[in-house]
Amino acid sequence: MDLFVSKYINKIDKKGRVSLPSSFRNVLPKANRSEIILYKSIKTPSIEGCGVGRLKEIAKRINNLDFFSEDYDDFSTSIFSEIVTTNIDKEGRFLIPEELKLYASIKTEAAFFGQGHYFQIWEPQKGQKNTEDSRRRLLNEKKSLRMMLTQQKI
Amino acid sequence: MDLFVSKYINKIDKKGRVSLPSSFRNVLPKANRSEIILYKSIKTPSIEGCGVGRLKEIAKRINNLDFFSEDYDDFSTSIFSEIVTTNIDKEGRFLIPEELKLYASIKTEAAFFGQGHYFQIWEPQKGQKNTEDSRRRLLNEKKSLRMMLTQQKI
DNA sequence: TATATACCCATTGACGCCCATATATTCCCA
DNA sequence: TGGGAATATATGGGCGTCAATGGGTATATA
Repeated sequence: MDLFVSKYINKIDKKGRVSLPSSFRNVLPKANRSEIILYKSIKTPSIEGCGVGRLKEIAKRINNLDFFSEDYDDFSTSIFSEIVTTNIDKEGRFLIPEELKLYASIKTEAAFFGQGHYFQIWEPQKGQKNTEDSRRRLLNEKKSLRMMLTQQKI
Repeated sequence: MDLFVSKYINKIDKKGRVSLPSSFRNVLPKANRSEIILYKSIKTPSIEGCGVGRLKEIAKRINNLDFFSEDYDDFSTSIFSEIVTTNIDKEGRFLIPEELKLYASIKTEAAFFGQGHYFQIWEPQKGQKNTEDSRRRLLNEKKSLRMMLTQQKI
């Protein structure tokens, strides 16, 4: 499986370390399994993460923008300076930077939610509530969209 | 990681030395880790920096501008003639020239912002504000552009 | 000689690496 | 197919190394 799926809740130890779920580690390319990138989710109080390959792809695209435009600066500032890389130790653990923990209200436990090509890290309670809210919105408000997804052969 | 990523705030000591963040040093090619180039950012009151190798890329970008335009002269003058090289000592520290510190209002602390293939050095407060402004512009005004970067599978 | 810069050494705290353990999962074989 | 062994995962902790920082001294350059 090369997608981040399912949900896991892991503990943060005294040193601030937390295990990246094993199934998530296996999604990372064997070459780059010792590093991931983390950044603040734009829409929710959570942290998003993925392998470094995704970042390199974004870098390539930004590099194609007009070098002297304001857009170029806005993107590179918002993306590169807000992203942090963090190393994964031999046991599969990593450190969540303090600023990101604050942003997501994470203290002693971290809830990992697979999101396909990336994953989210939530304070467990908030993550649970977000899941319920998402599902409710999907059921109540997006029938047409849902049909589009389910009526076709996929 | 071969990109300048994330943000760091380091102190400037009595002698004017400041540590280039370790992760930035590692972006520089092993051959040329004892020298970087610095120049005034054209669009913001900040200093931009990168490895010496990046000079060729900058030259190429400028060369792609209309040769007979005023911009061409302006850019090549503003950038090339203002570039300074500075040495990195064995502890990974370097000196920011006085003129550049003035330009960026930097006094006792320097905020390093990763920008992919280069980095910026800001007075911490101003850098923080710039980040917020960039993000706001990106969220409010550039939806289509943003989608180009983020909506596709990468 | 005066000022600036490079080199060397020291300190502190953070982080990476190693080892250990408990629980869970998989595997193997009778 | 059941049970026990081997393996993997999540977690805890010791300790060495490195990064950031401070300061003394040598060297250089004018």
